[in-house]
Amino acid sequence: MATPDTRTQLLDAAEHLFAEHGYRGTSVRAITKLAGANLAAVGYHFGSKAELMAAVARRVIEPINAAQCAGLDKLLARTPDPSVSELVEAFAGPLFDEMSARDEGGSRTSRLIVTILSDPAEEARSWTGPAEDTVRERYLAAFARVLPGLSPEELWFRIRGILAVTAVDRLEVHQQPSPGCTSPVAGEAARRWAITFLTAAMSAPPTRT
Amino acid sequence: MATPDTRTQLLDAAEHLFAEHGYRGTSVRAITKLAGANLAAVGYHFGSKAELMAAVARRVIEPINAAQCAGLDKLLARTPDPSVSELVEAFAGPLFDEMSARDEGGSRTSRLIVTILSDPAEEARSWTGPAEDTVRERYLAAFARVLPGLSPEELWFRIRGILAVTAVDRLEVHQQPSPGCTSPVAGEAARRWAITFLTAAMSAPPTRT
DNA sequence: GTTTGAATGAAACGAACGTATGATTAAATC
DNA sequence: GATTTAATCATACGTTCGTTTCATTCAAAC
Repeated sequence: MATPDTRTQLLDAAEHLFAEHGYRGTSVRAITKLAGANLAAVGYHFGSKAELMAAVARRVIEPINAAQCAGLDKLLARTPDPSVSELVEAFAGPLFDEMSARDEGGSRTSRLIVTILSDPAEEARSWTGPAEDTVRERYLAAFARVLPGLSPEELWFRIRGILAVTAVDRLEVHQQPSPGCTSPVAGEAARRWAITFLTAAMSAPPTRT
Repeated sequence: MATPDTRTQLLDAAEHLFAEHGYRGTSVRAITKLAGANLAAVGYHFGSKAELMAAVARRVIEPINAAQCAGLDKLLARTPDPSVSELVEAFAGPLFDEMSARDEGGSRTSRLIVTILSDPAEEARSWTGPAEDTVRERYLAAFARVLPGLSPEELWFRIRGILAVTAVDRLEVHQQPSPGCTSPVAGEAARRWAITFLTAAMSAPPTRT
């Protein structure tokens, strides 16, 4: 590769460190050191540490959102009434794909997403942007067609359940590292386990009120 | 109530602030101020900020573990072959109960648990203690009896799925606060939705290999 | 009344943090 | 070659952090 510009190296380093130590646990000095840049580079290229984090979050989340949207488009173009399994795969699949494509097995990106979702910092609210809400509303409508009788509230709950399972599942795997059997096989197995698990969960009859 | 001792007030204040702003986002000064104690009180009663966090985590998690264990005991005393739904409720129920009993609707404790589970701080690994692993191994064995044909790895995946759904579900609710409709009704609805969702998920047939 | 020991208080320590500043370099434009 | 502009550099500022120190309080034990 040609020498990447400082801006990209800062994004890479920040993505790495934010995922590993969280937003508050990562100093601007550690980022610039890992990126081989000067301390002031963050301020120059991004304005502040928070805006750098926002840029990192956008770079990670946007391709996932795009893939989720494209998957839904392709699915609905084929049939107006897809199966629950197909919808689950279209929604959860990109979370595995994009995560696994970036780093070794996706555990790092998984951590980053959980950091984005759960960081109590007040700035975190603006990291994701409104695109994610649009995607989820589209899937809400699609699931509502396939799963009639489910109240919108319970459907929201279930869609958030998909997100929870896909985002959290690799956390503890990474925390207590299993001996050698990481990434390729484990990642594919987890993906298929998740589809099975979530398809059955989404297909459950409505909760009696 | 009689004047509670400083140690307890420190635990209460720390639980509050750790849940709201995370471990690194909470300063010892903020804790002692909220507790009405001196800055040095944390060092005197707990030794360090990290040990205070460990004490907070123990106080929150231990009753949940105890309730999970007791629920499983009671269930297995009644019948050696309980239903999946009963097992799910015995496992996930205490997560809702203990959480809802503590604070308003349990969203604060839920945040705290996610903080404990997902905080990338290296000390976080020692916060939970080995009791939690014991509980999960007991439930693993119980689920394995009821769900034959499932590999231990896939079963572990599914049990972690239960944890993910119950822990994460209220995060975003708290982040974008709905108007007034919090705690009592929403908490009970979420609990029943989760049981439905997770029972169906656990009951799914094994993933084809 | 004196002593003892746990508990609290006021203050300071050194370190690490995010950010801002001004000089310096390097390439592009004229 | 002079000028301009983007980028990088070394450095410092002011703040906040967790922790430590030592003096003080106060109730119980002797």
